[in-house]
Amino acid sequence: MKRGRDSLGEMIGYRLKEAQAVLRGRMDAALRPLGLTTPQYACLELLSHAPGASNSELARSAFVARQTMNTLLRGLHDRGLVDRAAAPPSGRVLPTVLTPEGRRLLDQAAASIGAIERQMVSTLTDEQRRALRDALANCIDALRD
Amino acid sequence: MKRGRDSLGEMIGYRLKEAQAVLRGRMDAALRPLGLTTPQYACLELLSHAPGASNSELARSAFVARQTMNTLLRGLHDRGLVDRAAAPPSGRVLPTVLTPEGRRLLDQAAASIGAIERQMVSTLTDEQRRALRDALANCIDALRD
DNA sequence: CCCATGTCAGTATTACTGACATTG
DNA sequence: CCAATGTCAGTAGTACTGACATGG
Repeated sequence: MKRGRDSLGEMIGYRLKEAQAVLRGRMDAALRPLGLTTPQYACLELLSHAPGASNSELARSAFVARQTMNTLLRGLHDRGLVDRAAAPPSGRVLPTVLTPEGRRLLDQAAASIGAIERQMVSTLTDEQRRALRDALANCIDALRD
Repeated sequence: MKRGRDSLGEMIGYRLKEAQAVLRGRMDAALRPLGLTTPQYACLELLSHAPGASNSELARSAFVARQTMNTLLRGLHDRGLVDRAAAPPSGRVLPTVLTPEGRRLLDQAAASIGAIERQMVSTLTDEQRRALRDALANCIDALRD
């Protein structure tokens, strides 16, 4: 009995993994000179879009457990890239923000990463880019039931 | 000065990461009852498509260093899921194949994973699936220069 | 000589689960 | 009581770099 190998769905799963792996490799290489890893960069980027986010919020946005994000955040804090409120303004939530230094480093990193992302989609038309973005969003939604 | 945040390229990079993360989460959950991790499953799947592949070949296909694949392979070997030649037939290459047990476990795993992959693309038309696959392939090519 | 391979060694980061106190 | 949060602790699996021997 055939298992349906070589189906489109399977091919897409593999391509997804491949694309992510290649992109991640390029990002790692670009970030290394700055002393950042890809997860750390992602965290800084999230914080720039959502200043004052809590640890748990960041974890959900980055698709990791809150304990994992806590570790990441502590590393960034020790390096003076982020600042966490000393006392919770409400509940147990400790809002986190970028420090000026963190903002500077993020700006540097974002320039390199942006170039890589532009290169990634450089052979696609605007229409194809929209279709790709939407198709990925549909796949994500379909996997969350 | 604007950094070009919220551009299509950046959105696609994030969606790519998100899709991969959600897919990986679903795969991890489906494989856990079988005692397999996603990288281990990927390795078995590669071996079923390329019986007798060498460690370095598998590493390239899985986008990891050959040392990493070596670790994975040893774990699978210790569990009797793969079989490696005792002596190199030529050069230093040690061909690896699935054992009957490895094949059985892979068959079980592939059924679960296949269902997840089908679910992932369930809302896309055939045309959209082809476009997605091709767009991803283009992105991958564009990142390798 | 050069290159790819397999492998040993060491290390780091990420990421998980379990557990607990605290706050609303 | 319950849900969410932050955090401590422990662990696992992945992944890397460096180094070295070997075979073609």
